[in-house]
Amino acid sequence: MSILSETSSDRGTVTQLRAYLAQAELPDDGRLPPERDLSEALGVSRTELRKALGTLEAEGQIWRHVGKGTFVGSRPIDTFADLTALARRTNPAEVMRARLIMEPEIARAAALTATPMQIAEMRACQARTREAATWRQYENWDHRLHRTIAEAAQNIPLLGLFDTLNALRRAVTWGRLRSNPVKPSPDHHSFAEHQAIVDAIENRDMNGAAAAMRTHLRTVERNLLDRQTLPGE
Amino acid sequence: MSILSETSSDRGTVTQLRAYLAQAELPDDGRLPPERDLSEALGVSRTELRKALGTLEAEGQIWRHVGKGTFVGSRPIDTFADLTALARRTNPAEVMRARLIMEPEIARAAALTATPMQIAEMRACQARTREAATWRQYENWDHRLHRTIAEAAQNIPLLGLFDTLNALRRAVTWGRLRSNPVKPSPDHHSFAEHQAIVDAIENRDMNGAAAAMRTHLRTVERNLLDRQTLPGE
DNA sequence: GATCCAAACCAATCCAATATTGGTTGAACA
DNA sequence: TGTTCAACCAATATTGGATTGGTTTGGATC
Repeated sequence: MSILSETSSDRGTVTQLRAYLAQAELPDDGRLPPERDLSEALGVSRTELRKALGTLEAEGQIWRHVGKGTFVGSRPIDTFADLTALARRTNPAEVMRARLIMEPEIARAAALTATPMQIAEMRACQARTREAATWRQYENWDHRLHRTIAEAAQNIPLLGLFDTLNALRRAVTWGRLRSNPVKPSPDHHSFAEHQAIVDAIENRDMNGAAAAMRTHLRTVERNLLDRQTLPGE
Repeated sequence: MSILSETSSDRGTVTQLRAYLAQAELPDDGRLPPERDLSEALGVSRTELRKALGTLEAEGQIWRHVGKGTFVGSRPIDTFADLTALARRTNPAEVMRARLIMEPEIARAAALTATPMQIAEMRACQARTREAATWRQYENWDHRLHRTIAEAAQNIPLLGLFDTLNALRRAVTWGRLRSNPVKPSPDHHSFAEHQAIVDAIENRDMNGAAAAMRTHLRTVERNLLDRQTLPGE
């Protein structure tokens, strides 16, 4: 017998199941009873019921998921709607790569559209990172700098994506221990790199801004991978 | 006394609190001890501590949330929750610009990492768009093509951002009616443009892929702005 | 009488333990 | 063989209790 064909009893269970679906009163979300209950209700073994459910799922009539249950209709599209779900499937290195792809282009756009006020704010953030007394403060201002650049791109959707990526970064990095010196050293690589980025933006040098941001993030990436104990930027 | 002014003891507590923040070792997430503990540690009443915390929160130094706790820094923004809020503040042109910034870079990355299977799927999608009998079908396969390219970049966070942007696109375009001819004309601009993108990816031509994607999206953008009644791609 | 404080209460949130649920395996059995 | 049943597994849901910022209250203090 071919793998695809069904035994006569299977066919019987499938039709029985179809009848049940047509008649049964299902809750709002279209969920049907757990297999254990349903098999008893229909008077068939769970094994047999599962085979029948399998055919119906192959037909697209129902969909199932462990821990959730079995539902009529088609499986909702998996559009990473959930941040935590996303965070579980990725890692810091991947997030870093994503930043490396996105942020240079954001910086490029910012070079075109940044307002004087925004540039001034970037300078301010830059100064604050230098004065930071702790890594925490440093990171706050560093993040604020990067976000100001994203704001300067004058594009709401893009800013939304930036925020999303950052939320993801926090979710993924979470639990990472910070061994650490007390504060960033005065010759920390980021200072000069930040400077280069903001300079390029101020000069309306789009390619320069993108390149500077890329350089910066590459350094951050290297630090992240080499000595994971240190915050990267 | 004005509502805004502080008593002398309040001022004292605020400075005491500032000192504490500067000196204290905070956990990774910047959370500070619960009010009940902190008030005892600082030797002030909870009422007074709360007033001081209120001042600091007004200054933007900290943020608080019931059940969560009190944290230093600025309140995080959760983008996923309010996609609709995001959609309300933007418009199709801005979303298009965001795509124009993101997708070429995604295509560039895809040129480097796409698997033969993924390239085959791109070809399949491409063929399906040509055979589409309705605009709806066309759009389905077009979207699938673009998403396959995003998948080919082999980067979960990036794919998440792509999905987010697409969800946003749907939310913004929503309600826009599609007048339109019954189906895409056989010489629709996208066919050749899609071809160029997939070709470049197959040839591992990163710059070519990015350029082809940019060209494609520019055409889409032009169509979107000119005759908004037609679906762009 | 006006403040201030401690305690109690409230609702949102977190957290850990427990229960469900689809998926899988293996032994018993026909 | 092929079926059934029970046990187990991992993902998810659910539940109850503990935390935590926010609010109210009654009494103490000056």
